[in-house]
Amino acid sequence: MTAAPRPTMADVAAAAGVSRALVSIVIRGAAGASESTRARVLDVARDLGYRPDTRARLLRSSRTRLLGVVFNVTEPFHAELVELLYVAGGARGYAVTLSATGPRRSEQKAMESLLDLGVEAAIVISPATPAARLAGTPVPVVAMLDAPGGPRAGVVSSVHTDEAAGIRLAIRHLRGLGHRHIAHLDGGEAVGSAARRLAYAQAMAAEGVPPLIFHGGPLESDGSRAARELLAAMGARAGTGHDTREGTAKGRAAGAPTAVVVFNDRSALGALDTFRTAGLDVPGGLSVVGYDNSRMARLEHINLTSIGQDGQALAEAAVAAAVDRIAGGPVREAVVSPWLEPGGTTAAPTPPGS
Amino acid sequence: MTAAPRPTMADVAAAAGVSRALVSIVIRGAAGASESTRARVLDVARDLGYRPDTRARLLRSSRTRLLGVVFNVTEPFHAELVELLYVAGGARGYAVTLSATGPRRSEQKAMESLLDLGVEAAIVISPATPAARLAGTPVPVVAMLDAPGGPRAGVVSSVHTDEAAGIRLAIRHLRGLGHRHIAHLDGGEAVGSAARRLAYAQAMAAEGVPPLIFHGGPLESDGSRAARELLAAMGARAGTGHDTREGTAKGRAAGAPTAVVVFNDRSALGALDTFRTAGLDVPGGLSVVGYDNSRMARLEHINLTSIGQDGQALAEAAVAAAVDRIAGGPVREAVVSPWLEPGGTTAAPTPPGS
DNA sequence: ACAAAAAACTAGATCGATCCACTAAACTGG
DNA sequence: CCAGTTTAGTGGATCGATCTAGTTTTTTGT
Repeated sequence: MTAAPRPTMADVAAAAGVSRALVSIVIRGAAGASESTRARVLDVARDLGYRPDTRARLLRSSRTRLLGVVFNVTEPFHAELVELLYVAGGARGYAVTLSATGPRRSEQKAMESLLDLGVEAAIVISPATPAARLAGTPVPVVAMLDAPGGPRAGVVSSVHTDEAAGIRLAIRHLRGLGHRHIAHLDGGEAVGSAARRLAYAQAMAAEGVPPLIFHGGPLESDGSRAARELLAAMGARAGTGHDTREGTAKGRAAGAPTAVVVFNDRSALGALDTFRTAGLDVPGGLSVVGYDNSRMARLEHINLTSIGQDGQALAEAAVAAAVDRIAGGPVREAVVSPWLEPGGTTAAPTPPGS
Repeated sequence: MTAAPRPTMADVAAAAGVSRALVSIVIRGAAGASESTRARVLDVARDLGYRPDTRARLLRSSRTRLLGVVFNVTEPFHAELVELLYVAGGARGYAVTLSATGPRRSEQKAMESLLDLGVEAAIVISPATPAARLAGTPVPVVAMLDAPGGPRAGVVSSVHTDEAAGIRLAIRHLRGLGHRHIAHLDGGEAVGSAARRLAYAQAMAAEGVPPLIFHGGPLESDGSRAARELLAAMGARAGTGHDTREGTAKGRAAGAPTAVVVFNDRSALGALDTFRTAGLDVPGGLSVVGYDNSRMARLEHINLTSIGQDGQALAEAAVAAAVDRIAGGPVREAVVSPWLEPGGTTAAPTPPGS
C-alpha cells in the first residue's frame, strides 16, 4: 500500500473549483475572498487533510513569519524561555524555530542554520558572540539575558532583567531583616556578573556600608570556593581584628557579614554546602540569597531565597522587540523587573554574643 | 545602505562561467564535475560568500537530509540528548531540526511542524502519543526513551536503555553493600515506570525477598509524597507511630527496608529531602539510589548514587535507526546498557539496634 | 440606469534550489 | 581511426507555495 502523497494547494483548488491563488488567500487569511467561498475552501481543505508546506511558503514569501531562537540546551532557564517564546511568537503570528548551541555546536553555526532557513529575526539567549558580529547579521537580532547597558546596547536590541533592581531587592530584603554587613560572592567573568557586582557596590554605598566582594563564578564549585574565602576572611576578622573581645565564643567581629548575596543559584548552592559543612548555620549564622529562582532553588529541602526572573515578560518583550525591528523599528532595550522569592535561607541576624 | 541580497547559485554560476546545474552538483558533492572545475566553483562560491538556501533545497529535493527531533524542553536529559543528536546526525550527513513540547505545546503540534518542514524521519524523545498514531505518521518515527518491549515495539523503531538491567544494577549494588530489604518508589503513570517497577519486582523475586512498592511519580513532589508513605509504613512496622524527630536506625523492625530504589533522580531528590527532614540519615539510616545520573545528581553536595544512561550510544542508535528506516530498512529496537554511578547516598546498612 | 469604485477571483511569473534528459567532449579498445 | 562507452556539462521542468497584474463581477453613488 502506497502512502497517499500529501495534498497541495492545487488539489484543494481543484476540489473546491477555484484557483490556486484564491486558496492561498484563504489559507493565509488574507483579504480578497468572500465569506462564503472562504468557508467552502476551508471545508474542502479540512476534508482533504490539507496542510500548507512550510518549505514552499518559506521559499516564496518575503514574510516568512519565522523567528529563530538560539539557545543553550544545557541551561534550564533557557529551556523555560524557549517554551515561552513559542507561545509569545504564536500570539503574534510567528512560528518559532530552534537552534541549539552546546559544547560541540557553536553560536555561529546555530545562527547560520537559522539564516539558511529564512528567519525574519533571530533571538539569541545569553549571546557569547561579540556585538559587532551580531550586528553584521543580515536579519535583526535580539539579545536576551545579556548584560544590561553592555556593549550591545544601541547595536542590537536587548531584553533582560533589571539586574540592579534584583540585587537591590535582595539587599533591601536583608536590610529589612536587620542585616547591615552584607557580602557578595560574584560571578567572575560570567555574563551579567559585572552588572550585579556594580549594583551591589552601589546599593551598599547608598547604605553607607563598605562592600565586601569575593570572586566567584557561575557554577557550584565557584560558589564553594568563594564561600571558603569568605569563611577564611571572617575567621581572620574574628581572630585578629583590633577590637576583638577576648573569648570570642560565637566570635563574630563587628564588620563581619551576617548575610551574603550570591551571583546565581547554582553558585549559591555550592556556597550553602560549604557554609553548612563548615558548621555555620544558615540562616541562623548567615543568611544567603541566590539569583534565578531556578527549579533547584525551589526544591523543598533547599528552599533558597532567590531573585526570580519573569520568563513570560522576557519572552514577550523579546518577541515584541524582534517584530518591531522587522517592521523597521529602532534598536531598543527592554528591561523586565525581577522579584524576590522568599525562602528558608534568610532570617534576622542573631545578635553577636547571643 | 541597502543590505546586499544573499547570492544564489545563479550568481555563483555566472561568476564561474558555468551552468546553475553544475554549481548544484559541486555544492552537493555529487558526481559529474571534474576536479578542476569543482575547485574553481568552490573558490568562487567562497569568494561570493555563497551559502545554499535551505528552504529551496528542502522544497525541491526528495532527500532533504533532515531529521526532526521532538523533545520536552523542560527535561534535562532530553536536552543532553538533543545536543548529541546534532552530532550523531551530522556524522551521517543529516541536519537536525528541533521541535519542543511543553505544557503549552503538544507532541502532535510539534510533530506537525516537523512534517511541514519536510523531515525525512522523526525522533520522538519519551513519546506520549499512542503507538497507533505514531505509526500513522507519513515518515518513519523512532521512539527514544520509551518503555522497552511496550506497545510500540514492532510498529515504530525504538531506542532505549535496558531498564531492567538498570534496576538490576541498583539492586545488585545494594545487595553487595549488605542490604536485603529494598523498597521501590515508582514513577506512577510516567513513561518507563511500569518497566522499572516490573524489573524491580523480578529482581526481588529472584532474591527471594518480598517487594515493597510505593506509588510515586516523575517529579520531586511525587518522590516526596511517596517517601512520606514509606516513612509511615516504616513507623507502622516499627510500631512506634509517627515520631519522626528522632528517627534513624533506632526503631527499625525486621523486614523494614534499609534501602530504596527511586524511579528517577528528580523524584529521588524529593525523597531525599523528605527523609532528611524527618531526621532519617542518608545513607546511614537508609540508602537511596536514583535513576538518570542527571547533572543535578552529580552536584557535589547531592552526590546521588544513580543509574546512568549512555546518551551518546542512545543518540547514535536513534540516528542509525532513523537512517535505516529511511533507506527502507525494518522497524527495529535498540537497547543500550546503563551503568551505576556510585555516589554518597548508598552505604552498608547499620545493623538494627546499633 | 449607468459610470465609477470596490470586491472577488484568476493566470502566470517567481522564489532558489534539484533532477532529468540530453549534448559535447574525452577516453577506450580492437 | 572510428564505433562505443564514460565523463563533463547544460537547458529546462519542477517542487508548492506567494505575489503581481490583471479580469470579471458586484456594489455604490447620483
